Amino acid sequence: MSSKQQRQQMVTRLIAHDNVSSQPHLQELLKEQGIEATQATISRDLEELGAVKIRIAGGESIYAIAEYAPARVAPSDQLRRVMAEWVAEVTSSGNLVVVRTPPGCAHVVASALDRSGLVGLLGTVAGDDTIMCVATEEVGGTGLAEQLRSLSGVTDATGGIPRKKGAAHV
Amino acid sequence: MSSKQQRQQMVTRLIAHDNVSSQPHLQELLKEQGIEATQATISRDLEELGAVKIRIAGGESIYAIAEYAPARVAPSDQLRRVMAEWVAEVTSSGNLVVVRTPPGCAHVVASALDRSGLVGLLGTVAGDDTIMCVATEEVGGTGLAEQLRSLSGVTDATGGIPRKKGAAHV
DNA sequence: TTGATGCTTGCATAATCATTCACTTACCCG
DNA sequence: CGGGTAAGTGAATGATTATGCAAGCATCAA
Repeated sequence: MSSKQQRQQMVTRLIAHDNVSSQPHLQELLKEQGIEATQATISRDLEELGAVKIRIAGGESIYAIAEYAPARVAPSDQLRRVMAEWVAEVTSSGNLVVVRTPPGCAHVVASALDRSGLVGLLGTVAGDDTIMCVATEEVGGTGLAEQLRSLSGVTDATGGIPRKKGAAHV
Repeated sequence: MSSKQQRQQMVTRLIAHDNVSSQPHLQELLKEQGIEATQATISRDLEELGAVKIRIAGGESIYAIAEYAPARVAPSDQLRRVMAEWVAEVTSSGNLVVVRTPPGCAHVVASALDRSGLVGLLGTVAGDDTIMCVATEEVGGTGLAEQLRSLSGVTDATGGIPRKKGAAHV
């Protein structure tokens, strides 16, 4: 059945481009592309694709694909994977680094960090969606933050206040 | 109705801590916390909180709070109310601010702080009756502490007993 | 007070989504 | 071949979530 692959690919594309609000809606869009399927099949496709419904402005909610590239998994580096998946923001102040995650996920990331033996990281404390990391004096908060950002793939963002990368004291 | 605020706080906490799989499930958890509501009300709460259902390993899907700052419901007014109600003491040291609350209330306040998008506040970690807040280098612990005191209504001289700024334990 | 207005909620129900069951097809192995 | 197995699908149905509506309650102005 190559049509399943094809259909799911089209589902992904439709979700990415349009604001798909429901499965019947998606069914319709698929039909316009010459692909017919029942709502049941679409439900299964969405599950396999890891699609979720997110809320957008105005109370509407549309579908979106959760993670985009399942391809670039560094094999031996579980930390990188965890970081990439769960870390939303990395900021630093003094010799502390604050890592933000989705609610309830902090301990997962903190655990991974603790076990990583990252140089420059003395220890972590995890709350609900926030991790405080204590950096060594040698590396400093800024240096550690850069390491963590690199691991997680997030860009520098300090609450709207511009901050030069790596410009601070070490 | 202050119970709505309270309920939504609890919803946020429950979602963050447990794997809430459905609205009836959440209804049950709320009841254990002494909060009763119907599925309809919970549905509305989840919409207002921006909660979404995400898929996790094993085909399960659970609720999670979606985004961060944008379009959040009750910004500073709600924060001020929560702070006024539960914050007992605010002290700072370096770029850290320690907020004391009645036992068991720290999470509620920290959650409100986290979602407030307060300038100068990088993140929080909540224990049982203590919250540690990390201030940006620009604002600093003293500045943030002043903001928090202003929000909560407590004075620098907590409980009538003068207390030097930055004298707190860390 | 009285009436208007707006917010919150529960009830009933509609809308949406997931799953069970039965069927078909393709493939592998004896 | 023929049987067995696994994947994929649709129809029907069960489970879950959203919503229209009306009631209850607070606020405000006259």
